Amino acid sequence: MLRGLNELSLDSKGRLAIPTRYRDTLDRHCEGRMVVTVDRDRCLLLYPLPDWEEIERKLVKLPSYNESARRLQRLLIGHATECELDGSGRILLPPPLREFASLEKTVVLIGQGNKFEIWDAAAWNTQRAEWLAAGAVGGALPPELESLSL
Amino acid sequence: MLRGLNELSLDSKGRLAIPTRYRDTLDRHCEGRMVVTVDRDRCLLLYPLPDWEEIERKLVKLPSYNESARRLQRLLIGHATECELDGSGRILLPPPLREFASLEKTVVLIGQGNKFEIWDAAAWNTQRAEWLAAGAVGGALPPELESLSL
DNA sequence: TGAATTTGTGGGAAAATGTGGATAATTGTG
DNA sequence: CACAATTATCCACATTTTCCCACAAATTCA
Repeated sequence: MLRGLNELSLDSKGRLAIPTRYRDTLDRHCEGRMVVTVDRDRCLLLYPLPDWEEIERKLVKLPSYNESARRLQRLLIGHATECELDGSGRILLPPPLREFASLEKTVVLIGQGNKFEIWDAAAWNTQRAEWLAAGAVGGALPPELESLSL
Repeated sequence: MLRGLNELSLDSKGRLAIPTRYRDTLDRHCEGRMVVTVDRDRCLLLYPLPDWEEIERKLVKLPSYNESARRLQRLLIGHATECELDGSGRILLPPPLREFASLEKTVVLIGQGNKFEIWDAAAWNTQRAEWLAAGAVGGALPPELESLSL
């Protein structure tokens, strides 16, 4: 299970060093083979290859003449790029994706269960502040949440 | 069951010494393996690993395209960091989390049943004063509370 | 009251990690 | 086909982090 927040910096070549504590897990799970793609919230998603493939299978089965389905396919599958950890545990983020998420120097890598999210550090902080301020307002809670006890 | 309030201080490296009276319980329950994450109220939550995993299982099952669910996942799972008690019964709080909760020198560790909360001491005192002043006003009570007898 | 054990605090050394540069390979172009 | 430019792999150094040990303080028991 991938969790936790890591503040990292891209090196001069646009590479991202994955923190050591995840490497064993990733090596065992997917031999360092990952897929990056984009998210609606202007961040990147980083999946271990097998997890991505499962999602991809679900996506291609969606009805072709549904607008939102089509949109999702174009965003997710359309930007998905395979990339491998190099000898030093780094991945090279494709320039178009780097640009999409406005990644400059400092980024945050956030574990989200089966995947990571990659945010520009400043963007992440802004977003998080909004979420905290918003509280539970601004959206009906799904029933699973109503009864959630932490 | 974790209870009680403890005023503690972080050492120069950001480590927090867990009071002795909890150590046996924690050792037996989770061999000192804990998870820290954040809370909407700008404090940290400290779970024994197995308890955290249960919550995490619930969280990852929530629908991906529900705003509030997504927010919760990002905050809770996104900040969750595993950390182990060292030989002296201390845990190292990750700098980003320390910063999140504005933990300086003096903090309070508060038992909350299945978890601890960690507050900056000053912030805690302010909050508590507000709660006391506010009383039960300012919010409809959920049905479980209406019928609660203390 | 004194001594012994337990607890809290801090520092230091070894190991692991992050960062950058240099060289080798590959691809595209003239 | 050769050359140039870009991309990938590798290696070395500096820094950070982690682990462990030693001392100081406090508490307990005789």
